Amino acid sequence: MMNKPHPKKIKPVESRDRIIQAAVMLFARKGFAETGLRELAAAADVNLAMINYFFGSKKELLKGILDTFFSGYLDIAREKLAGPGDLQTRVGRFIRHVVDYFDCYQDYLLVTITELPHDDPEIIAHKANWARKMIGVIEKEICLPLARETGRKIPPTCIGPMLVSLIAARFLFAPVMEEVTGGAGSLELSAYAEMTTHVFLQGITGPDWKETRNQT
Amino acid sequence: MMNKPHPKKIKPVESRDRIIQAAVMLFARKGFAETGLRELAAAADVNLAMINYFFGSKKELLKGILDTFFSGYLDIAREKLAGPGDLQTRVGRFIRHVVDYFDCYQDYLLVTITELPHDDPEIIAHKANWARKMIGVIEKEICLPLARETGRKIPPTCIGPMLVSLIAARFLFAPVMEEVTGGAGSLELSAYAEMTTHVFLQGITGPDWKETRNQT
DNA sequence: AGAAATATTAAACAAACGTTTGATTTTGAA
DNA sequence: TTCAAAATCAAACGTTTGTTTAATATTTCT
Repeated sequence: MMNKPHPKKIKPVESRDRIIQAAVMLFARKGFAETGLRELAAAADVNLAMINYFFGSKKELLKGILDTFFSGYLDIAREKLAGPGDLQTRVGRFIRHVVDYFDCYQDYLLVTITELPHDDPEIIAHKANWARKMIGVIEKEICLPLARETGRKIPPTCIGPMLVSLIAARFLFAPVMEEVTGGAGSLELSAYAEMTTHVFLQGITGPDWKETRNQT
Repeated sequence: MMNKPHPKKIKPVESRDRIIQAAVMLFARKGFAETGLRELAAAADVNLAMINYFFGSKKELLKGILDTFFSGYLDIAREKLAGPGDLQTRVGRFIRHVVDYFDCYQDYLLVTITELPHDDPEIIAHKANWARKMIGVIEKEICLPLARETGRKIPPTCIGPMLVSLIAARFLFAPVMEEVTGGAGSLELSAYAEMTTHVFLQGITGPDWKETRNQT
């Protein structure tokens, strides 16, 4: 008698994954609170009760989605920001990979960003935990080298948000910009990565500040 | 008999404004959909029915808030981006004023950004209308001069989101970063405006691109 | 003062919410 | 085949949702 090709739990994955897939899509387009569990169950083609069966609650489902996105983002940071090369090289390859990552996980990104400022005490701890780790990497791999080379001290709590916002801008505004332009007119992805890298690097490593200042 | 100092409708303003005030605060902290009208009425210290009496519906209330924020932002753009001075001067004073504006209307900003990607058909038209006007100003005052001076053609649908995201980063991430650092460690407001201006200007007008590129 | 317009109120509406329950079906190994 | 665990299901749980209604209070103007 031949043994099964899949010895252990591969079945539940189907429904579970369909739920996550549908949830990310709906949360990104309609928002977390606007999306009802019945609507989600219908989109995932599962019974309503399956959501609480697999995830316990709606909030746990959201936390799972946030964790997936944050952990991928943090992995890229640890892998690409560290490693060989000078500041420019490392930041350059980091941004290039993050742009691809954001493009690929666009809905995850939208869910994460739109839920960012909301201060549900059950959610905010999760976000802060991930942010803390990310800030640590940025401090070590960007802020310290930058201070060593140029003497400029910019706190990582400033660099971190700036960097991610800069990269995410394209995707965050995509729905609105599509409505504005009718779909056309956006930069190609690689060109966008290139431009973002240039803006950020020139911005933090370029010639001295202060000479750009003028009156009101 | 002396005539009234305020001949027309100044009374309803009290309740109406308290509702808007409470709504902006709650929408920013809890999100639009998470905020119930009864909770909002309690926070504004008005009767539940007053909200629909003044605004017609919850969505109309949100639209009003978005309109207030967008129109203020567009006013600054028209006033500061146009006017005298070269590109650097104009962008510099624009960013300085926008940073103050975002700081002053922080809750309006959070509401606007977190509701940005959600594609409620009743809301998206409003956002696109404002975005269209803003894109027009940026095209005329930034993209065209930039192309004339440096030959670089960056679409306004790319510059616009990038610029606002860069400036808004500090405020969008503020709730999370406070939890991370415990409140301390953020740049002063004027220093933040200065740095943002430098990053953006160096980024789009600085030395040639392409030399920052390296391998994976 | 009286009439008209505007504000405010308590109460109720149907609909939708997230969650739970208990029974039934499907599954994987003994 | 048998048995226990996992998955699926329909139905109902009690709240809460946004909105409406109709009556009352207040203001405004003639």
